[in-house]
Amino acid sequence: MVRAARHYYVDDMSKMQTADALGVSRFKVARLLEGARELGIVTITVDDAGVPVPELADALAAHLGLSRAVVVEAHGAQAEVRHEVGAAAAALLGSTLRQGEVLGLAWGRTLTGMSHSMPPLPRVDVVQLTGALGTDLEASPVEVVRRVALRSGGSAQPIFAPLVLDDPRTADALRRQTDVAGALRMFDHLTTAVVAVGSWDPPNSQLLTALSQEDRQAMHEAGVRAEVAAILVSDTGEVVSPEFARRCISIGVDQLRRTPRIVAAAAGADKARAVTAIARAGLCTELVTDRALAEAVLSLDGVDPAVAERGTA
Amino acid sequence: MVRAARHYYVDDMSKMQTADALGVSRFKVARLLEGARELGIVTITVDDAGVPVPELADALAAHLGLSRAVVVEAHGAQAEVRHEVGAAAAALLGSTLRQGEVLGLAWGRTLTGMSHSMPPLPRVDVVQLTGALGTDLEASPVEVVRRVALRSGGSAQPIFAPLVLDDPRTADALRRQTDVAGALRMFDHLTTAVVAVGSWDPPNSQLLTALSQEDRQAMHEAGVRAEVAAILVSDTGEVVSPEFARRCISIGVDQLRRTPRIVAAAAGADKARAVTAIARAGLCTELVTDRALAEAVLSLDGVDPAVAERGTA
DNA sequence: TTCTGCTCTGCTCATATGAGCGACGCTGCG
DNA sequence: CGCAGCGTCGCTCATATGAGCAGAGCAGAA
Repeated sequence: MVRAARHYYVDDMSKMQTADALGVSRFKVARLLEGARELGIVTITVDDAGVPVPELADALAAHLGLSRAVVVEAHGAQAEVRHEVGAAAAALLGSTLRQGEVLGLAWGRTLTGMSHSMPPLPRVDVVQLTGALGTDLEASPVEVVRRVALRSGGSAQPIFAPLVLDDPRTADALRRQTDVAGALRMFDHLTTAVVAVGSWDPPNSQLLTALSQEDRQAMHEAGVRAEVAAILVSDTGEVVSPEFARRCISIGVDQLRRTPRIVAAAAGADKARAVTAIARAGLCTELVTDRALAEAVLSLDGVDPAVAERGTA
Repeated sequence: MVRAARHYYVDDMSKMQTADALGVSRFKVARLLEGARELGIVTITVDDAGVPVPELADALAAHLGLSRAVVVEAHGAQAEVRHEVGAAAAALLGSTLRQGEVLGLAWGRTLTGMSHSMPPLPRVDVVQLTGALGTDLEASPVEVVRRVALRSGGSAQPIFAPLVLDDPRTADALRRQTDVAGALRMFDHLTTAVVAVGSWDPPNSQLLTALSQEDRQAMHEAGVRAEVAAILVSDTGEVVSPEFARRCISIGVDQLRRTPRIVAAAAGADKARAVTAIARAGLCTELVTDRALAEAVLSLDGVDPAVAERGTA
């Protein structure tokens, strides 16, 4: 049975060839294969994770006024969804980045996933857009930059500094450090930026873990709904809490807005409002998401996602 | 593509039916399915783990003088091999146990695996053959007994006592405890016992972790090669170190030998000599193993396993 | 515009495949 | 010993399938 299954399914032989190879009748081969499937020796799985859904993507791009959107199928735990979205973002960069670009990378679990799935890239300069948060080396923005630069062969410009400081004074001092300043200067020359979308309401952002209870309370009252690269945005797309930005080592709103191409990656339906807010704020030109999030965004304002999608291949 | 793959592979429709269902030509269906396989949407795996190898089993039974042997394919890490062997032992019990039997269970990682794969059983009384070792509740003999009894609906006779004590006196005292004594009395009425084989040279037995350095040294010098239910056996099949048995809460050699049916489960080629020793000692009548161990046992004394096996289905 | 190359589609025809059937061999029973 | 019951095997024939081909649509170049 196992040998028959190997021949037929792995080596793609016909049942007649398999029969000849094993010295049995083709009928017996058919019965062996049938048995092998029943016994679980042969398992056939149809897994659409990572498959793009162009219809939803087009509808999403139109809805949010983006130049492009990528929507992929993803199921299972949040971590798996992030992994698929990250892989899709990696593939998008791989097929669109051109040699000589200056690529800015923010940070988040989705972008960590992206860095793990990154295909070989043309030679680009990679710049870290934000300081670090937390102590997990594997998930740090420095590591994301390192991995992506490794795939490209271009220069890497990391920022060895915390993302959030206790007061603006310390942040200013850090910004004047030679290495940090060098990275910040490159923010004006970015051709492509990649950011992760964090949601503040419902709360789903790693930035939240770094804030004091008072900070959170104040921001909540200020109407913060979403976050990219530590830039806080309200439901209407306005940037709030600029005094918070002064405490952050991160790209500024204006610098990010001036970047010609901003790819936002977001995973999970609970980020629907956050994604909408970011798009309204003009803080992304392209979006990579999973199906559930895309559908949630489209249905937020009464757009029926079923209309957008027809005849998934 | 995904829908075509679902229809064809999951629902077992023909390509023509699939074509009709999707409203496309059968040729397009063929091309979609081809693409789906190339893109990894459809994965076909041939996994022979757990498939029995009757030729080897017969050779092994003849070689060791057993009434029956079961040999299954198993690959990968030790834990996976143990899991497959455990599942095979569970299936064997499921198809051979009769109502009213008294089933004794020893303990080990393979038997823990067995207890997780146990099919529904006829009503039997389950008795724990040894005390407990270590503190992992999930892997304790009590848990094995509990799980198996649950599948059978019969009574469970656990032993809440350590397997190894520091001195014979304490062990004797424990054996006089009402609950313990009740279990020990049932050892004389066992109809089937299931034991795991531990190897002492090379060292691969959980019992080893419970012994002092002096104990090990003494036993090594006494020529201990194998162990079942804390019974220590030399290469020639003789039981050694009976004074150790006095410190153990466990079934005795004579009681075990009198049991009509003793199923031994063993996983991993490094237990070849141990298995041979146990069989020589008359401490098993049936054996459940993986292919690698079976081949190792057969080739120990120059028997070529390739001769035994011919034409695996 | 027209041409050219490219991809995608569905066709024909030879071949592979599955459903259903009768023959064979094995096992247990009278 | 003969026979019924059961499972397995390979056959026939209708049908499904794949290889290769030709036409349609489409994008880019002249």
